[in-house]
Amino acid sequence: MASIKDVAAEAGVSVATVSRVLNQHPSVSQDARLRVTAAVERLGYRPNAVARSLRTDQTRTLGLVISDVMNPYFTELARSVEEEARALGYSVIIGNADERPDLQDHHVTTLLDRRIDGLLVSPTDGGSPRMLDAARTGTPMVFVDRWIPGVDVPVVRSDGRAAVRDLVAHLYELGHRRLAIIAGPAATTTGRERVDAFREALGAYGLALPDAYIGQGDFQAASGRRVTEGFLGLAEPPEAVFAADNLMALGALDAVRARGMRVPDDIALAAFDDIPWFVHTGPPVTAIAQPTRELGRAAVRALVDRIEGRTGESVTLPARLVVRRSCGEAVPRDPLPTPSVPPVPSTPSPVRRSTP
Amino acid sequence: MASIKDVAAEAGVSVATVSRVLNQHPSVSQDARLRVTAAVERLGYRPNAVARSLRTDQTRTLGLVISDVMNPYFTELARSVEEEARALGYSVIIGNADERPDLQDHHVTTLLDRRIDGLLVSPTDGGSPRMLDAARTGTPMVFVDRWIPGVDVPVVRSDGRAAVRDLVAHLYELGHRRLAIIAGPAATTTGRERVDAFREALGAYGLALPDAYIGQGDFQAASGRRVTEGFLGLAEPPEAVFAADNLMALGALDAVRARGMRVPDDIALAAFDDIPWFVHTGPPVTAIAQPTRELGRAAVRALVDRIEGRTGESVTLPARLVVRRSCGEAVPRDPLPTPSVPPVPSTPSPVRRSTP
DNA sequence: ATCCTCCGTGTAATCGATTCCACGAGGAGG
DNA sequence: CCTCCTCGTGGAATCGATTACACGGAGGAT
Repeated sequence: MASIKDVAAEAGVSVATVSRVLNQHPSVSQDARLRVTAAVERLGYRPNAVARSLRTDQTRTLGLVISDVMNPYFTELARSVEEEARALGYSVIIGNADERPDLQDHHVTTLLDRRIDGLLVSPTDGGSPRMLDAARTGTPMVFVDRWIPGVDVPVVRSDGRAAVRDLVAHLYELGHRRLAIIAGPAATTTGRERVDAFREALGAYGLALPDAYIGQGDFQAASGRRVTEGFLGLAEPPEAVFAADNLMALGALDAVRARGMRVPDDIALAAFDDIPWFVHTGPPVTAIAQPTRELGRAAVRALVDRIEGRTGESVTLPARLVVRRSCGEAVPRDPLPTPSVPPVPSTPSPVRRSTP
Repeated sequence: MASIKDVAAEAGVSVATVSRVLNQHPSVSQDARLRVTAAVERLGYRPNAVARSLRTDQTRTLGLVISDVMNPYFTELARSVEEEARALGYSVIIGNADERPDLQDHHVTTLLDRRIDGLLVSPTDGGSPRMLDAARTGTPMVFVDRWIPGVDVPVVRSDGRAAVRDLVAHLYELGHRRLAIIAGPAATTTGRERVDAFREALGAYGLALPDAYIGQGDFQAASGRRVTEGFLGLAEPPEAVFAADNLMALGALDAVRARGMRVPDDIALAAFDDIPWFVHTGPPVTAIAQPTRELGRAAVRALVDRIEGRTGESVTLPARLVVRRSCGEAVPRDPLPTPSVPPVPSTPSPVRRSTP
């Protein structure tokens, strides 16, 4: 592969001049510029990003460590991150932790070894020493979706509290009183928060959340199935189940079906994280939608701000309830209208379409 | 961040010795080795992968350019590619082309600029000059899923011909005679092949595939919807629709629902590419399942073989039909039973479960 | 005519590793 | 006791870029 030396020889100039042309440095004569670009063209030369990075100490690359690629929520997040990063002139390297702390650590380590300019993480646990260390020693970093309390890193996430309240109101309205939740891992902030928000919302209706109605899941489908089977086996099973993510809702659907029961006739189901497929499940699933694309964009912007010496603040965007049919048929047509869509802010709207 | 020089100083040896310890070179005294590892520990030193790559001319990184991350089929493929690569000591950088040739070219270019050791591509089109050039000049490369005819690069893919025959037999059995297809882009091999296989299978039953029953899609949901609306508007609409990928099937489901019709009562639906969600759609969708994980593994192995100087051959794996309910109820219970779920095998098996 | 700028260019140092080569010490063999 | 290996080690070149610095020539001011 041709190097800058070959180009210099071909153009009859020094490597310094070639470099200057490549980096649009002003003090290069028109003549030299032309000769160099011609030589570049002729040789099909492309600068070696590795060498450039070594010298400039920047890779123009962002690392993104997500909890689970197979989860459509994270897939969409990854996509919007890459999009925004590309727009700002950065590449993204994705690491999939698969909800495993050891894998998360592996990816953080390799990304750091490659000297990425900044790191976007949705932590699976409390954080490995390596990651905490990187955060402390000043590697530009931003948490997205989940975060680690006590670590001084901006967080870009969405707040589901209001949406969870709307959901509980919706369930109450439909006559459900025994409400259960399939929780995410307690090691994650989202795992804990969603349970808290749910309990709080129940409290507002004078409803309790007994321990038997809190099933411990791990954000993966299999756990949703297992927990739901447990609920269904109870002497007094819940009338409605709220899954803390979409994959566990899928597992719940499985469990209900396996038992020959039906949603919502026999049991109601709702999920955190809305995804296109929920429109087409039998029945369509009521879910809490996060402004995923906006989260991705905001996270990248905050990270790039940090990298380039600007401030880079935390951002919290509201989630919203999308009512479908999995909690029971909406009585006639009025009683509890779908909460109105929040006002559209400045640029790209956080509103998510509920149909693909 | 500490460099090899700092470690050398700390350990009281030369950088050469440190490097030798790091690379487990045999001729280092026990004493020096201990001192170096201690220094590494104390400083929290990690070798700079950028510098190492520059010197050794290898990055131990694979590039993967896929057509669309939001398509669960490709997500799963990406996941298995990363898994196998990691097992072999390589990292993976994913580029999402979003079915856009310009984006594909962008990613191929950046990956090449980063001097990845090898490239895995599922081409969106006939290939940009840059990609063709890389293939010709010896960059290790392997096509996965889709390929470009006439380019001398191994191909890892699955053959759906037999499964498509099984599908047509299934549809015929259920009494459907007017069969239509939502095709993928003609620029892709899979786009063309699936139509050909379908037509051929129809021929075996004395059925024709009129032009009106071939809808041109682009592997994205919106096109599936558009094409299906067209079919439904025909004076004599088809009795069954075969979508050439899962996203277009989703669009088809949309279109049918929007028209107030039902699957399979009013129209039958089947898809290429099976995904976990198809179990939970209303109704569950009959699909052709590719051995996705195996494809990813095989592709990585072939590519790494090439990189490390071994041969690295093409691989073709069979796809298989998974019957569910979207083409009509399997008559009573015997004639053509749903293929039983295969027993869960030990570890990697080419068999794909039809339920998550 | 002389001096000072400014502009375009080249030389060489540098980034952080790997690795070839040379060198000194110590042991074995004659 | 001398020679020859072997082994452990360090010096220095190298990978492909960027960039500080020096330098020569052209042009303007005096």
